[in-house]
Amino acid sequence: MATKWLNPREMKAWRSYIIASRRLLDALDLDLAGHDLSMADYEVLALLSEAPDKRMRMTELADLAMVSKSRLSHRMKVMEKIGWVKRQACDSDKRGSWAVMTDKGWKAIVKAAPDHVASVRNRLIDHLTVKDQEEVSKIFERIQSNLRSQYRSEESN
Amino acid sequence: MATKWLNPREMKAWRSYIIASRRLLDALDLDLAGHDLSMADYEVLALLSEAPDKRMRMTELADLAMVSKSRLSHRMKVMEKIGWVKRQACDSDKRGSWAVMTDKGWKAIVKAAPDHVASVRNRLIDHLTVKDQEEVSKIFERIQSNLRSQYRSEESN
DNA sequence: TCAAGTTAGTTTAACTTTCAACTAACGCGG
DNA sequence: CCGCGTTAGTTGAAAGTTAAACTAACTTGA
Repeated sequence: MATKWLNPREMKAWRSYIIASRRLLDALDLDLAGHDLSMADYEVLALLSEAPDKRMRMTELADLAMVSKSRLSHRMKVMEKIGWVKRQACDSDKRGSWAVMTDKGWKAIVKAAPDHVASVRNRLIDHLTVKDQEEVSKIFERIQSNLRSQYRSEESN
Repeated sequence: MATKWLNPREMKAWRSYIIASRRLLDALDLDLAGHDLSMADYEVLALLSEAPDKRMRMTELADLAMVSKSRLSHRMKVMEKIGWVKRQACDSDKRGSWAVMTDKGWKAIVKAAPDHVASVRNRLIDHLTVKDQEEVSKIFERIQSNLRSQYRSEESN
């Protein structure tokens, strides 16, 4: 099929989105670096901090944090060395293991969270009107739901 | 200062945006993988393909592609081995070098571009109304311009 | 009950990115 | 015209990520 190129309006939307997003994510990561955290590690710790008993099975954690199991495994090794998390054998499934947040990990996330939220505010949220916020939610939820259905239909080939 | 946490509306906007974006970028990268390209490498080739004489100075290319000079240098080595680009000494500045797109590189980008555009359409643009597109441009241009001024004021400390 | 397939998680190696150090050339002020 | 701070770009090592192979344990169905 003949390529349908982007018209100027579409191109502008795409470019503003992609460029601002790259810069935004860089800025957020840079802000977190002061706490020796990346966004991905922050997300892992945040998820653990909210989980019952501050622990979660590796696979579930990987899914929620949207990282591969391999990557999570590697990061856990690093964060274990730092002392933020530890691993615990799982009784009900001998293959499994629990990722458990330590006290030190809890302190680290409690310390980082306010700065991170402030960073998300300063860099993004505070520049959006209420209407913008609603529009953003609507648009990106739509995108996500389309990605999910595309994923399912591509999966089944 | 007391942390001002995100209210539910703000949280929803932030989460939809960040999650959809992560998935979107993953999907776009996966689509490009069929051409043995990442988004970053695609961007480099696309920039070169549009430059006068299909060549550009390393530093300018790095800036426009939004990657570090070191990273560009490493990627160029890889793409040079593949045969998509080559490097040329710069006469006017003996320290400098030109990144030059080869014929093979041109063919590669010409082949990949329609698929990539289709991918951006299928995954994002076609799910946005005209009004959405305008809203997205407006919002992300605003974000970007704020990031720039924040960057400037942080720089000067 | 057990063989076959699946799932949980880790590991290794290859590859990519970052960080800091480095070389060489530029250009300005004196 | 020279010394010195800056700029262009590369490099090597360390850190991070991915992909594939692997172990061990679970599950299912005959």
